[in-house]
Amino acid sequence: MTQGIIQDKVSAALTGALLSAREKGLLNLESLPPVHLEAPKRPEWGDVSCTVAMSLSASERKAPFEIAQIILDHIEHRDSLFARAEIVRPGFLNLTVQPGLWKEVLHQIEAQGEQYGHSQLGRGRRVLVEYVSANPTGPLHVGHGRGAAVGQALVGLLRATGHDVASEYYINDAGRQMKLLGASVLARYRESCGQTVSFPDDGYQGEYIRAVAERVKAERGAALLSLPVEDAERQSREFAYRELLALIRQDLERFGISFESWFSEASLLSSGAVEQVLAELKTKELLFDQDGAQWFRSSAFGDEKDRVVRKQEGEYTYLASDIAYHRDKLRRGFDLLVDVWGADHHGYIPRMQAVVQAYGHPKERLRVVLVQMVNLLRGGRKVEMSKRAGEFITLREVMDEVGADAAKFFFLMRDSSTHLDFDLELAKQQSQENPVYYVQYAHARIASLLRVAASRGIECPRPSRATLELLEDPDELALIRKLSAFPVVMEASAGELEPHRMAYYLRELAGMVHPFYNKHRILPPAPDSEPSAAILPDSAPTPNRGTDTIPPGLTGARLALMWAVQQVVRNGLNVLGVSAPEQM
RNA sequence: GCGCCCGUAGCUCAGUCGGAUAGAGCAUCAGCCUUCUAAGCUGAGGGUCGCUGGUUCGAUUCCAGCCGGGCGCACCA
Repeated sequence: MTQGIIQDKVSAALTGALLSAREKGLLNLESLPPVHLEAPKRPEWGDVSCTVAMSLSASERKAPFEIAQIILDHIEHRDSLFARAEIVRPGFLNLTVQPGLWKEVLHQIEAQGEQYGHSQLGRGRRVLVEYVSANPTGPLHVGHGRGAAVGQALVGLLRATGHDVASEYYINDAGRQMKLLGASVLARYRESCGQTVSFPDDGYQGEYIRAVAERVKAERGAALLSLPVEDAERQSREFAYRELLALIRQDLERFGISFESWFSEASLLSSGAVEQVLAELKTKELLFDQDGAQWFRSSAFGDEKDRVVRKQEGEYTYLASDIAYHRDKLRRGFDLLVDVWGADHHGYIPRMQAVVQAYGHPKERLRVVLVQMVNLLRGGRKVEMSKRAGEFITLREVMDEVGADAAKFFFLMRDSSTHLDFDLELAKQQSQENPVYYVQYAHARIASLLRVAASRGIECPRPSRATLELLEDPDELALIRKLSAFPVVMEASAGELEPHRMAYYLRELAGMVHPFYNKHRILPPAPDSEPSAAILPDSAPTPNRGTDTIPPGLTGARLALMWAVQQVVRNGLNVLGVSAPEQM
């Protein structure tokens, strides 16, 4: 784990100080505490602060202030590392790093480029991220969109932190829902052929079902009418399944999402995998018969009760194939399974973790990321949706209206486990109210800056070629400090499986870029826009940012800084699956 | 009734090893474009961090109990 390249140095120096104080017998330190640094809220508290002295106070039986003083006294090369080091009130150690050291951050960004922020934290651990997995019974809706955005971001984050990641879509192409789909399409088909039929009770009501039925008719004419009902229903089902799955694939592709693999539930049943897995559980004595049904003893692993895997009528439940599915995932050798589910499935977690444990793995091997509902708004007013009545806003409609990037970023802005208000009007607005454009604009703006510089023949040096010592303004140093936090955010965001942290970071970074751009001149004024000094009266007001002159060295240093900022914004948007435009 | 999630500014939300005077965006109000992209910037107001106890040097953060909201508690998926 890194705390940032400079913070790591500081942390090491403080640890070193603790060790040498222990050698001298000034501190006991039975175990060496981790030296955790934090970014102070107020500038006068320095660049980094450390609370280790306070947390040691109890075990060392010394006043925090005294411990802090001991640490301070034992830092090697203190003056070359810190411009200021002071102890505040209870025992805060407030440190200001020598300004020159921060330039290492820019060198690191230059050296690592697209890899900046990436790490080997995952040590090649194999992870399978399963997401979307919507039933192929209709088009994807906004909720699926959020799951898709979250899943894709998780894949990106885990890859960036050194995991060996695969992504998969589980197709629920078996069972009751599929049967209903077939029956629904067949009913519409018959209607279309002029028959009066009663529509299945829980059938799929959406308009798209009629559309599928129309295509069946276009392809097969009235042929299905003369078939036995089961055959007609099966053919309708298979037809609809193909059509709807293709639709889902198209929508995902348009959303910029692809999967390494698509896993069919039906294949688990036809291959005998489900039977096999139940037989395995039987030998483990985790399966038993009761009331004519077959049960999985999930309560043995902390689930609140046992669960039926085969109904009285002999049919398998959804859980049965899900056990087989997760058994299959484990058998494929993944070290970690990440499932992205709708939050309404949260009650399902204990039983799936029971499955994992039944196969001898710690339950942590399965981590479930819950994605809460999306409230769709339009201009602040709720858009009513009813899946039952088949009325819902599809992901496609949202993409048509606001674009894939905006939709994704909105989905990722908040903790996935909380309800999300998604205002279509807001997401569509290309204005300051829209966080997507705010971040993308930071990237595009720098791109523009670099373009203008190039067109004027101004050199845009990389950090290694720039005079970075000239970057000493607090705003410049603050920006660099923010850049140094990027790898930390990446690791935390990936480790907690919380993409919104990265989205927030990018919002914050952009929130520093725009003010900086406005406040500080980077390029010299354009030759043709420079007002002639001769015609300005002596009483002319102080030149504003536009006409300020700037030393060539500082232009170079600031361009190098901006280049690094742009790299970080791009890397961040990249892991989230959002584009980083060169111009807007 | 039991379980999980959530209660932080008018609104939507950040804040995970417990730290200093609790943050951001939007909305509101007042300003900034002959200039490197105004899809931007500057400033102002706005809070009993649901409530009550506990743990301790210190709690929005951890624990317990309440109150309020969401979801789940199927031989549906």
